[in-house]
Amino acid sequence: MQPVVIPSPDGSVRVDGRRVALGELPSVVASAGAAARWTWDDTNRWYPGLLAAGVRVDRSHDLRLAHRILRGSALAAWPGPADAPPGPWDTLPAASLTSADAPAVLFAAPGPSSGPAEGPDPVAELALQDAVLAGSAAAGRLRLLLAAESAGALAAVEMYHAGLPWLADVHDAVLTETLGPRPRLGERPARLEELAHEIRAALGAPAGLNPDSPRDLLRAIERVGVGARTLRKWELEQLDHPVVEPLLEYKSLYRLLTANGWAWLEAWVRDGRFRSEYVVGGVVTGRWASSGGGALQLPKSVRRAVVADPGWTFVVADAAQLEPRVLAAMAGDEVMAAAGRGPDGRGADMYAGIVASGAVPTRELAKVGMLGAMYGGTTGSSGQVLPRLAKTFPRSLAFVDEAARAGERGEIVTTHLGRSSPLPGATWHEAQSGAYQDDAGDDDVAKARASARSWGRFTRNFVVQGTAAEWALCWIASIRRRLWALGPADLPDGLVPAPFAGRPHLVFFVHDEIVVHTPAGLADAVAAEVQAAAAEAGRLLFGDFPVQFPLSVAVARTYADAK
DNA sequence: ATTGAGAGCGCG
DNA sequence: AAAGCGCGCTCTCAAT
Repeated sequence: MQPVVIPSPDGSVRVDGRRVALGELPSVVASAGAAARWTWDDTNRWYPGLLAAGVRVDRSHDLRLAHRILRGSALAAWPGPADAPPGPWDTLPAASLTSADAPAVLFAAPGPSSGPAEGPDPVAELALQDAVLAGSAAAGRLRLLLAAESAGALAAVEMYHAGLPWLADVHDAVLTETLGPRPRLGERPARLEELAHEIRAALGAPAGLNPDSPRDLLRAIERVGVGARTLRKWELEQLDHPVVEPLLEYKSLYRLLTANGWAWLEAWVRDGRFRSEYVVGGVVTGRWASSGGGALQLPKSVRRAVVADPGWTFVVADAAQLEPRVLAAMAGDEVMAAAGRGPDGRGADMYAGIVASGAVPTRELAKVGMLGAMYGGTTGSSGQVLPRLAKTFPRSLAFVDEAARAGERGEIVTTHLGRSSPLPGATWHEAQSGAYQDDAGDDDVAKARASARSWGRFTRNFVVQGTAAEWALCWIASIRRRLWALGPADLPDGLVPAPFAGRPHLVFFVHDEIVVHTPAGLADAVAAEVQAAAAEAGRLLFGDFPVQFPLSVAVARTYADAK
């Protein structure tokens, strides 16, 4: 059963040929049961209102997200010329969860003006997508990718709906401990003021020197001959000068103040929850991005404020060395997969396994070497161990090298499930052709090589990062289904909104890590399901290939304690 | 006053 | 140009 939600100009919707008033949609969806796959233009447009009405959707097909994948995929033959101008489905912007016409109020006050605007025809688009899939030799992988992407879209809206539990007073205490009490508007917190004095003293600078002004600060540093040419942390760290220590601390605290200080707290935390919008597929590789509040960059120092509700706890899980494991599986590299299984065959620290394989002497070298292989590093210790890794794991290294070469030629690369990279842009091609002009100089040739290499590093990383994102999508899709199946615990009414009241639910996701907020009594069951979901994701992507995806799992009442 | 580039740093 | 990927955000400073 695949009902399609079609917006009407009069503000109602049509579902399977039936006219449904907007306010009736939640009950229509609820009565359809879990077997239905709800198909619509944009999950962000419809799902928040359903959740607000307490209705969860089990499966969906997000036409906008699916279109973007299929249109770009080398595994799908989209009809029409490749350079056809973008159609409505190519340009459809995702509905914002935070805009003034936020869908949370969509069903509260339906009316001609508040109803959804008409869009391109979802029924025709679904038929087109079905035809494209039917004509693809890799239909199975693509269907899995579209299902996972759509499930991710559901999970993203659900996490926004539930919010990340956040205690503002704990956050305030963290800030006060490290920065001093909250200053008046426009004033510097006490600890930063102290450090500013120390910086000026170390530089023999006048009291007017403002450490927030990069230009003035750099000038003062040059005058004293500290030796730094920029103000970057890594460069300052190399230097031996009295200004380095207070300056580094100043920068660190200043960062906390400006990015996650009191202003952030007031802007993004309300009623005990932090809400940031996840942008599914917001990164070229298929990773999620976020919008508002910087959810994917939450510094470790403020994670103490992430505290479970009374009677609840967190299950925090992250996939260990996800990207190299994904690479081993994509490349069919049995040797590297074995290094990830460890001596007992039950999932090891993969970098320790690489050391045990004899390729490199230390774990640190295994790590920087693999990162270099996946990012395209050539220098330093990373570059030095690459030949050793290539000898021990030829299949994996050849796989990423081939992706890099394709990128250098200006070609597309594709993830395991079928998400393809974009083509390089006009400036890239101009740089390439510049090297072949009659009057091309060494500069032009060097520039062309540099941009080719740079795009090669992008495509090299794309196949790994993108496939890792696919594993994570399958993981999260499996988790949300399994958590729902666990059912509710018997708990007094709390802050968790319907439909998740009393039920374990996802509250946070960062690339290879998830946080589940769960009634404390269900924590062990949740941990087991999260483990089972990781194994399921591995099977979905790679079948019987003997790659393992071990997790580190922790149960803790605050996020900070989970590490 | 608003806009945009660049620098820098947080996360994975 | 921090060797080597992907982001979001906030700041300064200069241009509009």
